[in-house]
Amino acid sequence: MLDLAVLGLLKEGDLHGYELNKRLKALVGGYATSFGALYPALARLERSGWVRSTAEAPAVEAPAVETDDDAVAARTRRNRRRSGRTKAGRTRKVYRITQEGESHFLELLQEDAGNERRFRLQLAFCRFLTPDRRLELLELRRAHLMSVQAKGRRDPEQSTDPYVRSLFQRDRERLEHDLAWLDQLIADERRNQQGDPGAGPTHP
Amino acid sequence: MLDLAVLGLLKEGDLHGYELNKRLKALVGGYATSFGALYPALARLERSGWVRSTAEAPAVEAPAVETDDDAVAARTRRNRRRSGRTKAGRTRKVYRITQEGESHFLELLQEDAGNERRFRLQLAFCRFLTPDRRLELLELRRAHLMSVQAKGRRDPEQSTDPYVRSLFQRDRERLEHDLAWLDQLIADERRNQQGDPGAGPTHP
DNA sequence: GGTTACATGTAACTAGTTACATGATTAG
DNA sequence: CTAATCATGTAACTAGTTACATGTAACC
Repeated sequence: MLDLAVLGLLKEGDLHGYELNKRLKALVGGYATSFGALYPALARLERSGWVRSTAEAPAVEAPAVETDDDAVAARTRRNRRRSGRTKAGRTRKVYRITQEGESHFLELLQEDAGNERRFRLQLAFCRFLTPDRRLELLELRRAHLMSVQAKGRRDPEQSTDPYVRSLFQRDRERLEHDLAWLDQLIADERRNQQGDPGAGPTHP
Repeated sequence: MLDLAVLGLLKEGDLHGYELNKRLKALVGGYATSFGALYPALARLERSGWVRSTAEAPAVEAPAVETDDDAVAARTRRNRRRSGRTKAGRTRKVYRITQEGESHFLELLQEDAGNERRFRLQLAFCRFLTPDRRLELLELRRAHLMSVQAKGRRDPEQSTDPYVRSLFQRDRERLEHDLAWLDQLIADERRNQQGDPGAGPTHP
């Protein structure tokens, strides 16, 4: 899972571990993201040849908006200027995605559809897919959710416990909401594929 | 996590692994439940003294409604009658929760509030808590969700990518829905604690 | 002068998945 | 006769968490 997230983030620009962790935190809703998972993952990605690291030299493409973080970074760059040390203490290792990493990323971006967390990441990076692949991803997810829904209808939970009933009621509502959301995304996708290519999903 | 689920299910009646797995599947929404996790868990629970197993002798309290499964079981019981063998091939190991298991269960039923999966199970078994403990559980979960919401408002995601934006929009909606649901549960809980003790949560 | 943020890593642990091995019984 | 269901288990793997170790530098 982390592989997908890391490669996706590196596709937008070179980054070091600490910064990756921050962006990861923002991206993955729900669970934690920890250095204890990230650093070993980066080492693994490098062994596999999907990323390459260099000490410092952060070729960070500055985003349009200068965030707090970028402001700090700029100040630091002024203050620095000696050796491979950074703003604070240790040397940073800046990671860059390789050619092989890019193709591996595109594979990861498509496989499956059943895994909630994976789908989240896939959607977050689906702009890197071709329009038809993207549509396929959404349709696959939709099919998965529909099958979950169908299964729920086949053998309905009929617990007598009010808390359990309430829980399952919420499940059904969440499922419906998710399906409606997906349908909207799919509809937007289809519209943009034919008519006006360039517009993104609608959001009221 | 499995510990909580297994102990909770065993509190309602003795069960063997295979049957536990089926009930688990119905209970945990979202993820899979596998024998590969369950059987080792049962072994661990037994080593810890929280459950005890006996070969066969299923003292299954028949539920009010005779399900397909119970019908099959009844038929089988008629057809059987020789040795510790069951309906199909292998001897079943029937698990029963112990006294120590019960108190351990009550501990598990309360700790934390941040873990989504755990909370799900806690709610599913919260009928075994005292009313005030139950209310505490709901309030803790609510506090957790509120803090997530607050954090989201402090540093709002402002991605330019429409898919990412849509994703975060769904996150916010889901959070709101969950909070409303929890508030309803809490309100019901309070009402029942004072006025009419015995009625469960309302569900429109 | 203490807290927070920066920065990288390891080790031990928690939690669940996939695939395999084995074998009986029953329904179609 | 064959596919599905019942039944228990192991091994290897995937994925993430918590706690620790280590040290700098900026902020108040």
